[in-house]
Amino acid sequence: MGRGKIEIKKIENSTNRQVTYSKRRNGIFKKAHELSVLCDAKVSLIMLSGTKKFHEYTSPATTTKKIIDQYQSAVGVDLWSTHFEKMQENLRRLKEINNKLRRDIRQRMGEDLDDLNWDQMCTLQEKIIDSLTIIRERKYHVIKTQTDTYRKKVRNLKERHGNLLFDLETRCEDPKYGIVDNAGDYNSAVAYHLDGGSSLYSFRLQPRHPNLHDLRLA
Amino acid sequence: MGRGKIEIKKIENSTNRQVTYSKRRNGIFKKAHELSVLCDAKVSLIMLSGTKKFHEYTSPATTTKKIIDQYQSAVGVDLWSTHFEKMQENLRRLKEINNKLRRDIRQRMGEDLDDLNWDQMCTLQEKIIDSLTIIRERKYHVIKTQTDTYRKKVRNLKERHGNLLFDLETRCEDPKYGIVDNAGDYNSAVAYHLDGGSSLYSFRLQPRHPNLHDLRLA
DNA sequence: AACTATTTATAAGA
DNA sequence: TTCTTATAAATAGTT
Repeated sequence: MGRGKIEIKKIENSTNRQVTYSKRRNGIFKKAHELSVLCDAKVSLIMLSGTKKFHEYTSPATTTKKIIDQYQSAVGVDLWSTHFEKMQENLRRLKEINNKLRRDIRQRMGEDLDDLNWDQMCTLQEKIIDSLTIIRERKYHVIKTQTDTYRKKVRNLKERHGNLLFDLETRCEDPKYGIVDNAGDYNSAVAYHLDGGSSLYSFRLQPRHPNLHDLRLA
Repeated sequence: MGRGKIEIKKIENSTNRQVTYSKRRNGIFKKAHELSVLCDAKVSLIMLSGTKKFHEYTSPATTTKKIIDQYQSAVGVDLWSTHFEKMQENLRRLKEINNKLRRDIRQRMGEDLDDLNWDQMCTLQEKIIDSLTIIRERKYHVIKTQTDTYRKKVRNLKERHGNLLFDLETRCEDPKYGIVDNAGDYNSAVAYHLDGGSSLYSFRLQPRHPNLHDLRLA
């Protein structure tokens, strides 16, 4: 269609070829678009010129990628296969491992036992008993450690208490402070503290729970 | 180009639309091919009709995939990225689940207990004890079932044995067969069997393990 | 699927 | 590249 008929074979004149490429490319794009609209079709048209320039057309309201995705799912050819085979293999392997792990857990929880024969069941039981032993030992260890810690704290507090009592007695006998009734009310103790005395106050403020504060820190 | 000019908008008549699709599709394919040849270009043309049928054209000596590969490397659009990302997300999720499962198992085996506090440890212990209970019950069930089965078999065999003894005695006293020594050797029994007698032979062939055969079938 | 009047695309030239 | 235009090609409507 033109001034003269042309043979369909590579145009040798490079310039001419480029011109024809440009003209016909637009023609095809136009036709592709018309087809999209007229017939409600999806078209993906990718062109790569001899000079390695790309041009593409895609029907409105879609993308090249979408069309290619649909294309491969419809035709059943996995265009991405080389890109994703490894990943898929990975995925498959992980899923398998996952299932094995799940099964193991289920069996350890007492499910799915139908698949096990007698020996396997005995092995499973032994494994679980072993686990239980370990956990019991662990609990024992933890509680022992904690108990020891508390014991130390108590011993420490008793010691401090003793020291304070001793301190108090000593000071009561010290003429520098005058004689204070050892059975005096709290006010006197407060007053004493406010005078810049020892740390007796804070300790005796709650005389019935001498170790509560420290225990809470444990 | 035709008997009349048409507006470029969706053809409402469905038949008409299909016909036009078919005609124009061929037209575009032809033009795509001509472009490939005339201008030494690579073309990938994918069409999806409104009725979800696919058609494609690819320039000679290449493939859709090759063109798409070139296309994305030239244009810089990674058509695979979303695929890739989805898969990686999948992979990541599976790995995570996997790790959780492994951790669960390890804890059920008594490892990795440092991460657990007292309550969690107690819970774990209870869970494992529950599992153990289930497994013990299961084992009990299995052994009970099997024992019952064996008991039945033994009872059955005893009965058959008794019947056979009775049968034998009866026949020995039956004049039709003549008098046979009840304590006779095996040969006489064999002879008896070969004469077309009862199934006594197969049973008495191994008189000390009367039930062995059947037990093996259990 | 074929026909054909007409429209459209485009080869060659400017 | 773009415009022009003679002509080839495509195709809408019809059979």
